[in-house]
Amino acid sequence: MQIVDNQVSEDGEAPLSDRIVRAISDAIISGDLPGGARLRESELASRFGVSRAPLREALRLLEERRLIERLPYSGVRVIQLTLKMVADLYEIRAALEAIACQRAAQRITPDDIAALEAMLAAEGEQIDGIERDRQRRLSPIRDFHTRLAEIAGNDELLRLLSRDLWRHARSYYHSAWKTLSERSRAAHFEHVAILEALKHRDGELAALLMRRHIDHSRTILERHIAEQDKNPAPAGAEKSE
Amino acid sequence: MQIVDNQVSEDGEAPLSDRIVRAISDAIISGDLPGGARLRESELASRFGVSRAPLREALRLLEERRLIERLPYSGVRVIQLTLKMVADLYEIRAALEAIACQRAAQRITPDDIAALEAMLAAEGEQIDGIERDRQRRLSPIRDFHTRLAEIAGNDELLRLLSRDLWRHARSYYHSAWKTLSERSRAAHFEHVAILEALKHRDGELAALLMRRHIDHSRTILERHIAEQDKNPAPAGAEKSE
DNA sequence: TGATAGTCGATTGCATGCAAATTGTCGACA
DNA sequence: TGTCGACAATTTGCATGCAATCGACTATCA
Repeated sequence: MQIVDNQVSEDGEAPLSDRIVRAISDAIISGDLPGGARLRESELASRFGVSRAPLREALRLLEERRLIERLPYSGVRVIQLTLKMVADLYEIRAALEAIACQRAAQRITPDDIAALEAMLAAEGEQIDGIERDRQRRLSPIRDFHTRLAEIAGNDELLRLLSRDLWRHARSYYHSAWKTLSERSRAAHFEHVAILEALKHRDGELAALLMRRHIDHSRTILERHIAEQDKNPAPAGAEKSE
Repeated sequence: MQIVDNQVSEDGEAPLSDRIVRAISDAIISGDLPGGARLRESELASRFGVSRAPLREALRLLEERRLIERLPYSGVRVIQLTLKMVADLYEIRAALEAIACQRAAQRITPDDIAALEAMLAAEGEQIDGIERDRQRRLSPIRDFHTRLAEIAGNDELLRLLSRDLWRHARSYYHSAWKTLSERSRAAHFEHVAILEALKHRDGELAALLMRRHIDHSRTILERHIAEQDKNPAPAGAEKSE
């Protein structure tokens, strides 16, 4: 439970409590602060080298983001993601990104298309080099979805899709099983198909493909967890309580 | 700018900062704190009779809910809703409530149907008595949508659809124009049609109707605002800057 | 022996106080 | 006269300190 070098040193400019939010948020999503862990304010304060005042502001914000839960007079607890919760989130995300596709098809420019193609090209190359560490492989995928939301031009939508809770669900998704390779490859081709639809400004098709793309991921996750429950933890599942 | 009797006295139990959140949130949505207004912490603290510590926690939370904006070292400002923002929110809500319909169709019980029918009956009666004050007429509508989200069984979805920002957008919508009567009547029949589809467990139809229902509201809002911009404020528009 | 009430420690919740930053104003100078 | 710069008042940001509350341990009684 020792986190060194998380001394809230990201930006030297932003308000302290905002930096604390970032630090704790990253710690939760990365798994350094495991789900269900009870946190004491004074402990966190000393860990991050700040006083309790900005820390409490940060905790209130993180509670609203649903990364932690507050237990009145009992501190806070890192939220414990469940399969149902992640599945619910994916269901919502499918609908939201379908909107993004629909709108993006109307507003996309040739430059946008070129940028997205470059992203997918990089994604395809990285999948070939599967031996790379997982994090690097994920980033372009996230960028593809995020870029689409930006193109859509609905600021509220972009904001919703940028929520940390989805990053968290995503990490749950990926830590759930190791054999990502075949799913990554399929996902890549789904991305390509979506972009192809966007190129033809076929918003309806793009939205449909996107909805299926995300629903597909969710289905696979649910099926995988169900199987995992039968064969409980063959190797070491990194579910440190 | 005098708010009396908002002394944060709702519950005597909940943590103080939570009650402050409620109080400020209500003040913003009701319009007592108009959009764009700059708020000073000490002023708010004395207004609500609390110290700045819990107040600041509340402000951080309200910022995350996007009811206020923080200007570092310059205090906070009540968010100014724009037509585009409200339209964007309605677009998102249409998609989310369509999901709710789809899922509700699979899970709805006879009791649920009876409860929803009762709501719509009350709604229909209230529309006949248009002379009633506006707030009372709105509540059952909101309940219909909320109840549907509950039936859907997706907790994240329910949470999203319960956000204060949507209540705020709704108040913008209704303060935008006075002649609600014909729209209310149409909306009521749209609700009836949605429920009818749900009774037949036709999720696809219910979702479609719901999407149109909300898109319709949005379209009317946009058209109305456009007209209003031509004939600037015939009566006194309650846009107190 | 089991259950219950009381007490103590620890932790959160809130108030106060001081330092850092910003905004507005005033004055000097081109 | 207009603009730039410095200063001061105000406000936010953060740290510290005290009170309220919860949980656990112990002791007492049935």
